[in-house]
Amino acid sequence: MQSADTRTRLIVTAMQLFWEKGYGSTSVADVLQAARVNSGSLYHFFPGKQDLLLAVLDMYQGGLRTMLLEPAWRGVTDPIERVFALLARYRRSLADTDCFYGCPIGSLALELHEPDQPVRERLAANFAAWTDAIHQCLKDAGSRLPRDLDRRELAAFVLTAMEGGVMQARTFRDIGSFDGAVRQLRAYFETLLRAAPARRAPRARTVHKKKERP
Amino acid sequence: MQSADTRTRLIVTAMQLFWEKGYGSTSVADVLQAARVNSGSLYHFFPGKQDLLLAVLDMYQGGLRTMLLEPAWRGVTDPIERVFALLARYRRSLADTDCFYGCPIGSLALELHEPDQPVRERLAANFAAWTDAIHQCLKDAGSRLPRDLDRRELAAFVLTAMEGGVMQARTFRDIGSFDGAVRQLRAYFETLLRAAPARRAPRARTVHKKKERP
DNA sequence: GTAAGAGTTGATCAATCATTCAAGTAAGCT
DNA sequence: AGCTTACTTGAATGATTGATCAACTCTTAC
Repeated sequence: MQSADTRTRLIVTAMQLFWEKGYGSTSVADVLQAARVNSGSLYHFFPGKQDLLLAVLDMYQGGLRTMLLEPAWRGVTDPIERVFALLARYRRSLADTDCFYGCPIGSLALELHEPDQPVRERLAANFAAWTDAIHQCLKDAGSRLPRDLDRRELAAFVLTAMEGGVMQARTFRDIGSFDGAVRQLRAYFETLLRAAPARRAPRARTVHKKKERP
Repeated sequence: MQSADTRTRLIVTAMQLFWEKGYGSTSVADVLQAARVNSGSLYHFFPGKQDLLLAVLDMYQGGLRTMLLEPAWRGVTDPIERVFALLARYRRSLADTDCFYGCPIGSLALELHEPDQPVRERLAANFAAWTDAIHQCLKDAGSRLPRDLDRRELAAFVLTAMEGGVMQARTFRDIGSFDGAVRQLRAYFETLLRAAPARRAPRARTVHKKKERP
């Protein structure tokens, strides 16, 4: 009984192929061949292709912390720097693939034009979980950021900048497009950090001066 | 001889369908039916489906000024406000369709994972033309923006914010996601506008008092 | 008037698509 | 041992895909 093995192999394979070729351009046969599984087995575990996508999206969300955040934040404790450390991870993904692959969730979100409810729900859940992580960083930044700043909205804006930057980097095949977006976001953050009320706590005085060199 | 008519009808129809359903999910038969054209006619004008896409992308770029910029900027002369007037137009497109349709170029850019050179070239050209228009606005803003600001990069960042905002609005089916992105971008712009008058000392930008009101 | 060419028609093609299913194997339980 | 359930096998299905083609109808040129 290697059921779990087969099921997982299908999901992982589909995850890879959906990332590389997109959902629509990945045929079930592609997945079957790459995973060395017969069609009957796939349809034993999943009612159809779309349910395989659901499992992939669930796996993305389930692995957000361990596969994305923790590696990105290893050795980075400053909450603001964590925001940019996460972006740096996406940069590496782009750089490592000649700007071919960006954010799989974003790609799927724009590829699927009329997604069924469960698919859209999971795409949204992935975005929400990502944004929540950034939101936590911004909350952890405490009074270094303006008190009346809408931190949830800013967190969503970080996602916005990342996705938009990935899109352009891919289209122009130029990592500089992504770097430019991050640089602008950083400039925005610096104005926010600068605008935060001067602290009496000496801790807040140790605001790092950042020298950009992407 | 209604050749020009048929050809144009094919392109316009394909433009609409690619927007609604995406390129991959739009079959040639879909286009033929919607345009009331027979398959032979299509292949008389276009070598294949992809060449129809190329024509669509060319029409987008050709119509950028007349179909997008001029309507968006009617009655708006302030260069900075023009930036946000353009974003407001995308907002309407989202609002009018219950957040279904966003930017067709962005959708295609993320849908086509391994686009052939001519396709990618045209996607990039569309982005570049869009960014150029914003870049012109930023140049027109003259000294209202900091002298040492990289205006091209900021122009690209406007596109970044738009595309990322559209993506989230579509995924969450919530126009508020788009509005939030625009609001953050606006806040960034305001700090830039506020920072500009510091003419003499470009390095020591003196930000006085910051009152948040996004 | 007629030859040429541009445009149209729609049946037809092979390929690929997601999916089905009857038959088979293997492991666990009693 | 026999029964059950879980999983695998892989050929087959019907629908849909993008594309082809010979025959046809106009329009224009001479």
